[in-house]
Amino acid sequence: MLAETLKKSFDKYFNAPIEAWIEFAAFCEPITFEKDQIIKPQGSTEKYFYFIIKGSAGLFLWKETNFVCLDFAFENNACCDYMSLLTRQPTELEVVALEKSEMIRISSANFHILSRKSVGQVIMQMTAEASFIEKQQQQIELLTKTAEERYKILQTKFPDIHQRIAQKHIASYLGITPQSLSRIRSGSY
Amino acid sequence: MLAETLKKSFDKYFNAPIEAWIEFAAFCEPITFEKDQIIKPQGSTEKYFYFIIKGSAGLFLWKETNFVCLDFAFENNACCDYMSLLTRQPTELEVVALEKSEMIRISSANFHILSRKSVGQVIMQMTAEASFIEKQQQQIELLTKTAEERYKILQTKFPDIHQRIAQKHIASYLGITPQSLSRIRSGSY
DNA sequence: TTGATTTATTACCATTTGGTAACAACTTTG
DNA sequence: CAAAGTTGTTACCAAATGGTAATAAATCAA
Repeated sequence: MLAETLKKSFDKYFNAPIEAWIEFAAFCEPITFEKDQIIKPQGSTEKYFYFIIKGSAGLFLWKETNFVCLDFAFENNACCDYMSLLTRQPTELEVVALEKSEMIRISSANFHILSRKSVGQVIMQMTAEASFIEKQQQQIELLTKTAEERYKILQTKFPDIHQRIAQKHIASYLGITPQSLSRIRSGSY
Repeated sequence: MLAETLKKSFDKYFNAPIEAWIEFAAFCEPITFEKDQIIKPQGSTEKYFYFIIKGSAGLFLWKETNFVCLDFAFENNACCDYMSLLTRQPTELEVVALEKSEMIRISSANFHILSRKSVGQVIMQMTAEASFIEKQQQQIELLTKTAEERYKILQTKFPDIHQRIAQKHIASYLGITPQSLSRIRSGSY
């Protein structure tokens, strides 16, 4: 049941009674995506906040002739073009399902309504803060670690990422070409 | 007067009556820093949230033998080790005044109290969201732009940065060495 | 002001990463 | 299953960036 899933996912961060989650769950609707399905196309404004029950997704940005991945999201994590959702403005970011996925989503309107409710407010504040911290960690890695170190950190964070996500996406997330990642993995240097 | 300065700085984002700002200002205290003064040393937990009235500051991280700059902050902007403030945990990040500066600060305890008050809550949520967006923009630049392009973007954002901030700090922010920035500026390539 | 220290510039070469291309491995689809 | 398309690997060379060092310029401090 959805309220229980939510409670279980968020209990490690803060406690809220199951009743609050039942109220919260009323704002959610389930949705499924096929592999490679575009959840939010570039140039559009984000209309939903997604929470992944099963599967994975990526946040992409076009760069010359290929896509760069800004973020991966897996089970029990949020996934959306958060920048667009917050600003209510269109962006060039694209959200894509990287596996067959089951998610729940909250419409943009409900997301902003929930921001003013007790449980919702805590979640929204927490989401904004956690997203910032996550982004700053990524910036720190890009500025202070080599591509090889960044790859190892990613592997530690998501041990099965290589079984689930195409190497070209991992490479773009690391800020290198697929060839370079191939060389790193083979231990050429 | 402080409440008026705050109101003026934040009015572009949302409206709040001057009374709310007077209440808010009661939580603030003024403080000054000399150039190169360490505001928050590495390994410590952030005890304050700062707002710059005059001057500038940088957020730094040690990398092998030099510092890398994660962020610059100037007049009318916040400045602190926000990650440490949010998590209440120590970090390796260091906050340094880059010019003689006048700031106001809010203690960590008051910062978290304010998060539950009406005006404070809006500011805190806004701060978290704006910080995330800013960080994601930086990540996008690091992943999709060349060092030269990133330098031009920075110049557009802070036209007088080169008059105010040491080039080595700008270089570290861009993710390159001071020598590389020197070459970019001279138009060697 | 002068000498000492720090910062910026330039040149040189080393290292890392990028891009093209050919091929191999894998995946998808009919 | 077989053909077509996509993805991953490797080799090669090109381009970008790093690191050392010598010098010049700027800043700081006595």
